[in-house]
Amino acid sequence: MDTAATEGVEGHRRVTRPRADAVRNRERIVAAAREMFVETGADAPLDEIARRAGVGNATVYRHFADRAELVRQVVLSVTERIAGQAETARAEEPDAFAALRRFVHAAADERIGALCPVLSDGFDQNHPALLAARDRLEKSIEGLMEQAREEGMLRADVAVGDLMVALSQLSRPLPGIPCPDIDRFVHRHLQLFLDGLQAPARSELPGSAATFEDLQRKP
Amino acid sequence: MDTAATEGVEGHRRVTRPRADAVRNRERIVAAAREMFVETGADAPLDEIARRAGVGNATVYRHFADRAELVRQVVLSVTERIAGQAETARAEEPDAFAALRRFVHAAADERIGALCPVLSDGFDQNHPALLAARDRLEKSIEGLMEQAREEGMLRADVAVGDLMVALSQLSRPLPGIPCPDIDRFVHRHLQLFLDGLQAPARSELPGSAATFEDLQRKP
Amino acid sequence: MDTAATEGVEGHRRVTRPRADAVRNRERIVAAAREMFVETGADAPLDEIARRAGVGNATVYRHFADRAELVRQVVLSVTERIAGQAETARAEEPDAFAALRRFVHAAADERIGALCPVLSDGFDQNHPALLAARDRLEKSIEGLMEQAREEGMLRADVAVGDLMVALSQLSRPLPGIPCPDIDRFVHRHLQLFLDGLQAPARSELPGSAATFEDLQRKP
Amino acid sequence: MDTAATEGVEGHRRVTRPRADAVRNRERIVAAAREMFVETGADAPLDEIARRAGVGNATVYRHFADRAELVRQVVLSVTERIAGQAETARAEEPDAFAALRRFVHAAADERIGALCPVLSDGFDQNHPALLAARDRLEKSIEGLMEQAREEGMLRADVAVGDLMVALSQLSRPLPGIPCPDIDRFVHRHLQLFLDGLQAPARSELPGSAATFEDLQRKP
DNA sequence: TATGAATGAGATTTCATTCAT
DNA sequence: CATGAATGAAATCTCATTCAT
Repeated sequence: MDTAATEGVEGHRRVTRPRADAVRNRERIVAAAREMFVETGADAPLDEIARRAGVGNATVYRHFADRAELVRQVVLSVTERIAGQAETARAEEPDAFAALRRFVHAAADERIGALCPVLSDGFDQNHPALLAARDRLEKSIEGLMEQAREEGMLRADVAVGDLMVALSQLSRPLPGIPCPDIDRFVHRHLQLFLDGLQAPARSELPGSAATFEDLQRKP
Repeated sequence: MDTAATEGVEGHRRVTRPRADAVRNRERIVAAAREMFVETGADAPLDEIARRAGVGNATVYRHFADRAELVRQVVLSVTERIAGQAETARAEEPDAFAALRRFVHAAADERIGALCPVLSDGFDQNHPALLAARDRLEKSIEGLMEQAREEGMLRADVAVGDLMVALSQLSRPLPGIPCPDIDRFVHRHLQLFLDGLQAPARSELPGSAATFEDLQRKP
Repeated sequence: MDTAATEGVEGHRRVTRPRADAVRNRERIVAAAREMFVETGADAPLDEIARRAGVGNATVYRHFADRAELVRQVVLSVTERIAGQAETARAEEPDAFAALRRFVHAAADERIGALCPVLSDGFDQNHPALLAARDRLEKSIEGLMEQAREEGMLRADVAVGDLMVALSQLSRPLPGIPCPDIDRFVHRHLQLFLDGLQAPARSELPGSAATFEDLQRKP
Repeated sequence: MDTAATEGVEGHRRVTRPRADAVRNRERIVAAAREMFVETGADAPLDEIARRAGVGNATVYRHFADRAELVRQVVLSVTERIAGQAETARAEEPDAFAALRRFVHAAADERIGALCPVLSDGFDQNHPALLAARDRLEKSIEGLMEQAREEGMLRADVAVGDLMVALSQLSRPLPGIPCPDIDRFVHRHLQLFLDGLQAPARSELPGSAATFEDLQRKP
């Protein structure tokens, strides 16, 4: 009560300032979780995540109500970092397809593939914060693809969802195989896939172009 | 298999009954397991697999010593079916790249993607029966790729391991997303990837070409 | 499959005959749970219940999907036994109030008090099997009270819910106090309460008469 | 209390500040705990109690060494309030049985029933402060009962422990059922029970009369 | 032989209690 | 002194595997 009052004097901050060590712990937990998801898969034991983060297991539950919330934070965090990569690539690369190439490889390095296994079971794809981050990402990629098409560098029959799904799949960790090993291949295969995206089309694509909504829709 | 034959040799009891229902049970179990691995992932409960196969859980253990052995049989079964597809494609298609395209799509339909989650933990990639099946598959694909390269339809810097890894990744089920939904995309993305494999190369590939040995080697 | 066929020859029984030891285990678990609920309260650890029943903890979960279902079975079991007591009392006692007295004491001996802690949290009062058992019990008690009123032995302003709630409350275990100790008092207090039920009324009762529906209705 | 006084004697710092807010906090905590015990049961989470009291959880531990001490304070507080009710009733009511009736209903309103679930496990019934409060209460009730017996309004075979146990049991909250609902019945049943206490006895009571010592004795 | 039942080890989650700000 | 954060111990529940019919 006293401290809160003291705080209130200077603060527009919510109520009380979040403690420095608590913030650090929270970040460490998210980082450890992302690593574990990449290595072990989406069902990595929470106790192990806590151990890696250097905290007790209950501390994880102080920061995240349950496993689902931790997963959501990891997804959110990675999505935001990737959106940043997309924006940087767009700003710094000379042409749109070059920006797409750079984004794709950067997203792989950010472990976008780790998000896939994580989408299991009861994952709420429609959480507000997540939708916002996705929207931001979608806008960037869609802009890049539009421009690349105009520049004649991208075949007309692929959509943003096609790119995102393939990118995620190709950079997914192979469970039980350590990252350095799989990383040897990932960038090769992304490069091959990007080559396939360049016009002109060699073959007719089956199915319909995938959009971001397709990825969000749960059955 | 062995036991049934041996039994027939010496047995006066029940004479030459090859245990038709036991064989059928075994097949049903493998089929159910493959389905579950595709739908639910590699950690599908054995009890559920047994239920789907219409047998008691203990029956699974009569046929397969433990979970690892069941997984191995599924992998073996799928590998053999895929090898068959490769041989058929080679025999029936006019040119090698057309055969590769056909094989790739056929393998996706055979749920080659189900094999990936299966690589988890302590999976023994070097089991004799498995090595034989892989060898047979490798021979076919390698032959097809060699020929396609000679026909000027395949860029020179990709190896059999590149194709197999990318094929597996792109056709992996997205956990929590039902097969029909993901199937809508898989063939599109495989087609795009195949387009990227066709010469001439648009970009330089990073890393080194992947071989089958790369996939077998466990750390 | 074979055994099932063999079974089918003679059987109208459901599918397969429940194993003798499984039935015994199930009964032991319910009995142990009832004891524990009486002694420790409704949140008695399942592991402890399993230990008392002489089975592993997972066995409890084979018979009852979760804690709630076990609780429901205990409630059902006690309700049915008590309904039986009511019917016996009605048949064997000379007058209705004597039958009520006998029923009340018998219900206490059957640990009707154990049912109270059981009403906690998410207990589904409206489960079909439970409603049926309650209905049977209600019919008996209502009949007894009606008759007792006609015989001039029961004041007119009490209803079946009044009796059941008071009976349950007065025979509830005092947590932390062993049964033998509390049992010393229970029958005294029930007797006093029954004396209060006999006409003529000494005082006016506040509130409204409680019915069985009052007890079932959840907020 | 002690500390505040001592502080005032020697302290130049802050002079005679009796820590008004600390006292208020302590009272709020006890009140919140009593409410929670009534609503949720004896195992109400301390964090929730703290939240209701509008303090941090650690503040609870500043005032009460552990959960047992908080529980003891709640019991003590309720006991003292009830003792007060008994004395008031004795002073203001015309005859002893009327005073008993008034006391019983007042005690129910003071949530004497909340004390029962609280007696669980390792509750130390023999703590000095508690014994004193009980003694005070016992004296009052015993006096009332003695006098009522002399006035021919109370059957001879009931003792103070009988009344206290029955009163506590009948006013216990039914877990999972909100107070307003159960309160509808409590006063009815207390009234019925009191009617049963009035002479002449309709039936012979089993067991022996309960005294306060019976309630205190732990096994 | 095939089956339902049983089991212990492990995962998630909660909570009384201690620590650091 | 008061607080939010941290913690380990315990409770619920799941599942691969073994046992008994």
